[in-house]
Amino acid sequence: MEKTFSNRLSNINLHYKIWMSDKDEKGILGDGKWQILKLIEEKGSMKAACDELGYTYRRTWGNLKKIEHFFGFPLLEKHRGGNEGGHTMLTPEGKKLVKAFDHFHASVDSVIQQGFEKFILDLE
Amino acid sequence: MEKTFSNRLSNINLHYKIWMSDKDEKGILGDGKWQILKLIEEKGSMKAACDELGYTYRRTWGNLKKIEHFFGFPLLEKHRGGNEGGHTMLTPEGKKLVKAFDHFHASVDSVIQQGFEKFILDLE
DNA sequence: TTTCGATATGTTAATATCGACATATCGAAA
DNA sequence: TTTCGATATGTCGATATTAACATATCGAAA
Repeated sequence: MEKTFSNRLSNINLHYKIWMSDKDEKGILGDGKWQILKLIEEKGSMKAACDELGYTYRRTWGNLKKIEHFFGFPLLEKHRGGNEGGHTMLTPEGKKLVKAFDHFHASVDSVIQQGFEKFILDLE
Repeated sequence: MEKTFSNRLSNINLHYKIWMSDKDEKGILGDGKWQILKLIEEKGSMKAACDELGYTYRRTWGNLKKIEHFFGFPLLEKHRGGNEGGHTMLTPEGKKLVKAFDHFHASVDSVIQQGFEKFILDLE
């Protein structure tokens, strides 16, 4: 019995998610949005980032609007027009945020993983 | 500008959520369900636990069914009938799980909080 | 053996989310 | 000054998630 139980546990995947909100739980910024921000910085384009992640442009556009309203600060510098249609990049504040969150996330990752392993051991 | 930005950040709430799933991402067990399990153990009743948390009995019942299917192991010992209608308690495996998750969660809590404080500092 | 209240479960109405489609706007480069 | 492709934004149907209602079942105690 014990054996079966812990065998079952070894097939389990752990996930976690970090996000931020204001007091009204509105304007949520989580992992998915950080990812798109990072990719926009890398690609210099919203559309290119959306395509790569398989998100619709429409949806992403709405999300980014929420985020900017949430922070009350421009995180993106968008340009339209031109031969190539336009491009988008992060503002200095945007870059700062993304970088800080990257560090935060990385530091949490390892702890979570260790904790989960201990959790499994506790059950055996 | 810097000032406004970091002031804005100080109003932000951090949240996180841990959950488990099988390879199909099905049968998700997360914080909310741990909470209800704990409360059931404490109260000895599903209904009492639901009432306290403001969940509907119907919904909770469905969730618990998923959880048990997910683990493939009985976590709850349910009884119905009797003068008092019935009662529910955790099996030994259920108690073990809840306790182990409590430890896990507690250990992660502090790290997350510290990390978030550092995150904020990184932005100032 | 009747009663009582919790467990058990189907069904359907109400929301909330998401995806898809449509269309306008912009401006640097050719 | 025409062209092109990305940004900008409305709308609406599809889908998924949640809440609400309804009703059956059980069995120890009175």
